[in-house]
Amino acid sequence: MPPKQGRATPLDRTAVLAEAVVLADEGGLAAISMRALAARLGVVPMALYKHVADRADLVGGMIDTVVQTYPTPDDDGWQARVRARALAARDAQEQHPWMRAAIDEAERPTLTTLAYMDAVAADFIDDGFSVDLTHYAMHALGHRIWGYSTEAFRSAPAGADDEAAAAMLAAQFPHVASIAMDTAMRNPAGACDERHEFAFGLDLLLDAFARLREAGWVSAVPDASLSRPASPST
Amino acid sequence: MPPKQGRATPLDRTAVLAEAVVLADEGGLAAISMRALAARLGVVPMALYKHVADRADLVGGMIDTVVQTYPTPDDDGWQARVRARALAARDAQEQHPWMRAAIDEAERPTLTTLAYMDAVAADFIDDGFSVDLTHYAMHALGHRIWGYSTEAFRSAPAGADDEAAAAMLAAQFPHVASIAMDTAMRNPAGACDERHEFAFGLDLLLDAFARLREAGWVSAVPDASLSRPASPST
DNA sequence: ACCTGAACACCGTTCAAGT
DNA sequence: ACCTGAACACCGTTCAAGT
Repeated sequence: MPPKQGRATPLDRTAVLAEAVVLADEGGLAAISMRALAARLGVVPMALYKHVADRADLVGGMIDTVVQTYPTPDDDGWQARVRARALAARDAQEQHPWMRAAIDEAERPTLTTLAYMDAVAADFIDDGFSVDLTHYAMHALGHRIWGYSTEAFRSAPAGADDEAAAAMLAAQFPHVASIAMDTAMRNPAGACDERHEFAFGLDLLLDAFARLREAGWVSAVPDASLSRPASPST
Repeated sequence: MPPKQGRATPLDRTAVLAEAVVLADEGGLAAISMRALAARLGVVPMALYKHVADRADLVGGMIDTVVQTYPTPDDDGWQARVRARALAARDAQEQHPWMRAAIDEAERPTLTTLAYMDAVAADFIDDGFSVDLTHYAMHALGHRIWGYSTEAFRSAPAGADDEAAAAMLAAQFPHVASIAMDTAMRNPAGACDERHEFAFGLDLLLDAFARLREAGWVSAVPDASLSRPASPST
């Protein structure tokens, strides 16, 4: 083992962030603590504060580290470009499942994430989309731009482990059960093809954007049917 | 002050969850700790463990408490019903902003959340949608079903506080800046109408689902252009 | 310039004990 | 049946000190 006098090579921000990404890949965002990360780096917890401002800065830097690897598409046309970006981001995110929670935890974009959003906006605008429609399209894309559409729950509920309990749940929630059965029938593995489903929703939105653009869509004042009721009850 | 002998009325699970919802409404999910919640209830932390199994069970119970208030739509037709559900959920969620993080933190659905998803699935299936298309439609709706579409960042980046810094950012990220300017021009308040944008994306998806249904859509094996490249590099 | 040590004010959760 | 007290193994972060 190396002598315990500090470290072989002095730390820098890049090394701290790289090790944090590895640690999160292994144990999720919950495994990221200043103390655990410091231990991995063979350093006392407070040494990290020379390289990151605090935990929020650490997590922001981890996001940046991954977003910087998102490739720039060489496709022509907004649709192919945005599609390639979202799918590439989704693939990168599959290797770093903590990204979803990290982006939710971060409250403000960094310069790196802003640059990424600017690049997505450029794909629309530089291809002739109005700024107005680009704005709305990006809102509609939501987290799909970052590579995922944040499904609410990925696994079965607790207590569906034995067959009897599963049958009771199926009787209680027949529509959900019929979806699960239909999926099992169509796919021998019995599982969703998440990538396919992701692309399905993505393409629906992209096709809709194309139609709106053709029709010269302009954002409108919300109509009355959309307004919140004046009083919550009655 | 009341005498400190336990409490005036004994705790039960409903009272614990109700106080937790109030505490989270005030301080966000970060304010929810067993110790802080116990203090609010005038009780020692460990007393809570008689009513909730652990912190995950507490957060799950909080989600259930809110989801139970989501109204059942009385509209006819799948589109009006799903639309009403998603918008009502969105309004409820505006009062409980911690719901987004809580649902992300929860890994498995509870019976209450399963029942809600079953009701959404029923809106499609009972109106003649195939189970297959219902499945894909619900994936495409993603978190919109829960009342929101999880925007990545809501606020400006750090360091955009003075005018000079803001101008520098605008020059650096011109497409994002043009969206912000366009919005400011169209809306005197300079802010997004989040509810309107939410409905925009929602309606795009709903209209697309209607068209697919009409066309007799059936899920297909992913085509080659969708497959992940065999090797990540080269 | 970079790292350390002690300290402060927090966490969730277990266990054995009280009433 | 419900609540308590002490304890254990953790957190992020500040401050003053070391090399």
